[in-house]
Order: sequence, then C-alpha cells, then structure tokens
Amino acid sequence: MKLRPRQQRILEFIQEYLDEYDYPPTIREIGKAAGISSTSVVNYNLEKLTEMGLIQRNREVSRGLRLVGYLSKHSRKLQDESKVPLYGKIAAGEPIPMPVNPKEVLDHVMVPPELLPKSGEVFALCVEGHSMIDALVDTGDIIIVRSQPTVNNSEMAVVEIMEPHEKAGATLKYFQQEGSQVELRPANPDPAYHSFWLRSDQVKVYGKVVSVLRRYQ
Amino acid sequence: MKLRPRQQRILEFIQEYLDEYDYPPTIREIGKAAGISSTSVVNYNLEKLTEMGLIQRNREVSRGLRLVGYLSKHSRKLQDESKVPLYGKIAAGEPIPMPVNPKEVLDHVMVPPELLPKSGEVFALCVEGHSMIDALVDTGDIIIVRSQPTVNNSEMAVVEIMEPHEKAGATLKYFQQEGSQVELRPANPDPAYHSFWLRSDQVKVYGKVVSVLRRYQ
DNA sequence: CTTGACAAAGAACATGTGTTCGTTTATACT
DNA sequence: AGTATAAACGAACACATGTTCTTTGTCAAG
Repeated sequence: MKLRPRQQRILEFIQEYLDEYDYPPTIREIGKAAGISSTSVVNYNLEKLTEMGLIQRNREVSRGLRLVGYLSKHSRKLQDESKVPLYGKIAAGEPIPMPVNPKEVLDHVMVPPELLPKSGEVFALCVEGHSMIDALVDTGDIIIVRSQPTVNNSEMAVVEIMEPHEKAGATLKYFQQEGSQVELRPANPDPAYHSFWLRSDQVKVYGKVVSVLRRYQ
Repeated sequence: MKLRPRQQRILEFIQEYLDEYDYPPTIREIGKAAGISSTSVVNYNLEKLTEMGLIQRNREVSRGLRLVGYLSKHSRKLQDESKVPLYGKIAAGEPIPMPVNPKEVLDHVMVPPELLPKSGEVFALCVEGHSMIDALVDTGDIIIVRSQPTVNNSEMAVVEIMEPHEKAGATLKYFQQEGSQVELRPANPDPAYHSFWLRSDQVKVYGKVVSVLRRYQ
C-alpha cells in the first residue's frame, strides 16, 4: 500500500506537533493542518496509517496515538550531534590511492562531544600502517579529522599527494611548511619511514587530526 | 514550597505513564494512580506543581501537560549507556596513592558504545605519565577500564600495589603472571622505566584497559 | 476553643475529542 | 460509459476529560 501525499502530510504534522508540545494532536488539529474538513476523514486516514504500521492508536482515548519510530528532539540531537561519517582507511605509511575523497560514507562512528572541535565539519578515518606510532597512533585507531584547507606546522594532518607524483595518494603525517616547501613527516624511528618533501601545490590538505579512538582487540 | 508525598507520587506517575504511552495521562488517570478520588484535587495539585515549575499545563486541553525535564526512555538510554564515571588520574610511571579507589566520581565521560565491552562495569581514568608510550598511551589520554578481578597476561591493566610496599599505589602497566610471581611492565624504551616484580598477593587488579580516547590540545 | 489557610472530596457542568453513519466525490478497471 | 472500490465530506452522537463550585476535613497559630 502506498503513502498518499495527504497521509505523508499527516505524519509530518504529528511529528512537528510532538516536537512542539510533547503530546500528540487531536484528529481535529490534524485535520486543520492537513486541510481536511471532516474529522471522519482524518480518522479514516489514521486507520490506514495504522494498518501500514506507521502509527499506533488507542481507541476512545483522546490524543491516543503514537508515531512509530518517533524520537524526541532531544533524542535526535543526541544521536546526530555525535555521529561522524567514516570515509574509509587512511594510510599511515605509503600513501594509498584516495580512499578519503569519495563522499561514500562507509559507516558512522559515535563520537562523544568532548572529542569534537567547537566548530567545523569532521569526519573519521581508520588508520592503516605504522608510520605514526611515535605520535601514539597505529593501525586500527580511528582518527577524527576536522575538515580544513590548511593546518599549522607540526600538526598531524590528513593530506593528499596530488597526481602525477609517483607517491600520489592520501596519507597521515605531520605537516610542516616553509615557504612553498612542504614536509610530510612520519613519526617512526625506523629509517624505513622518512619524510616526503613536496611543493605546496603538490599537496592537498584535508584537515587536521583532533582526536583518536582506540578499541583493544 | 515543599513537595508533598502525594505530589511526588503524581510526578512519578506522569513519568511512568509517559514512558509507557508516549502521551500524558488525564487528571482522572492521575487521580486513580495517586489514590485521589476527586478530579478537582488532582487539578489542585497540578496547579501547585505548575507554580513550582515542575510541570507545564495547557488549559482546556486534554492531556495538556508536560513534565519539565522529562527525557524519553530512548533519550535516557542514549545518555546513560554511554556515560562512564571518571574516577581521577592514573599513574603511568611511579604509582600514585590510590586515586582510583574512592567511589567519588569526579566527572563523567561520554563513550561511544563501540568502545565499550559487551558486558561488565567500566570506568574511566585520565593517564598521567609516560611509562606506556610504546603502548600508544600517554599523558592526557582517557582510558576506559573494564572492572575485573583478574586479567590475562600481557593485557594492559590498572592495578594497585598494596601497602606496605614502598611503591604502594595505583598504576597502569602491562600485566604478566607466572605462578605467584607478577610482573608489572612499562612500555617505554627509556631504562628509567622498568618492571616491578611482585608476589600476586601484593597486587590488586582493578581491570583491563579496553579503549582509549584522546583529544589533541 | 476559634480562626484562617490549606488540602481534599464530591458533584455538576462545559467542552474537548473520538466515533459512527449516510452521502457524495474521486479513482481505477472492465 | 459503467461499475466497483477507495477516499472524502458533514453532521449528529457519545463519551472522555478539564473546570468550577460548594462542602468537609486538617492543622497550626492566636
């Protein structure tokens, strides 16, 4: 069974009403909002919505309905505020071919507000590689990144080495810039890991790491 | 103005009713629940509660009341599930005198469910000291600890070295036990940090570290 | 004991609100 | 076009529910 526009409107209105008053509307209030002149028509549509499982009703009870799946404004705020999109993996080591760019959101990670910056968009990445272990970040860690086009020196940053560089790809490194010269510096005593030196136009900054989450096992 | 038992009962009932039905009760339902035979008495008490600011009413509207500060079951679950008590600081280095024991909860930390164990009580501590940097944990990190009386070998654990040992206090270390011999091993290449060897009865295990949170700056 | 303020009770009332039903209009299918 | 079904309408109805008023009970202060 399909949802008619009028029924859609009814559902929307119930939600708006609940948001505003914390108790459900009467059928007359619904009728007024949905442009329905007769209470019986509202009743009729509410029965349909009940059959579809979108609302539940208690007969003979004033305002005796509930919106299935309704979350209070407070609940929604709580959920959304802390939900950060996870874009994929990020290399801490050899750059990997752009898993950060695609707007495909693989998943969402709940992040406590204490770990989020006061302002700005954030996203999450899963670290793969050992180049930042002296910065206390290793494979499996989730990093929270604040999207920004530039970062300060010696901040940990998610950057892309642009094509056609042979090491093109996204990577996690300490960022250092002197003039137009950019150093992408790992944090690993092993000499196998070493800095990349690039011109600033060969590097695109995605953002800086603001926090880290780690789960053992 | 003081809250009378009957009014207390009314508030409780409204909350229970909201939890169950998602809409507020009528004054008659309240009366029945609170053992009040007359609707006018319910009305009288609701007016008092309104004066006290504990509820809000819409006159002439059926079920036209809201419980100030009410959170839906869903909201409360969302908040409580992820709220972990922060007991204080924990030494990663020289043991410090028991900041873990007191049940005084200094604060609460929101922790996403993904970082919590499937079962068991957890608490949070703020790390102070550098003894675990090779384990990617350093000063300022928040560790989430699952309360348990024993841990497996080479798990990171919060333990107390019992009085009257000279190093008595709580500390964060890798735990290793062979027979009744316990090694508390740091994770720092600096030889200034070294293992403690103790008898198992000199060590009290508080729990194992299950996750880590870090905020930069 | 009396008084006054507060709390409670009960009943009558007014209206808010869901229900029902006969009828009409739209929609879809042969 | 004709017909059946769904959707909408309006009005009357029944009862669910808040309001009001008078009376009674309680309790502390004078």
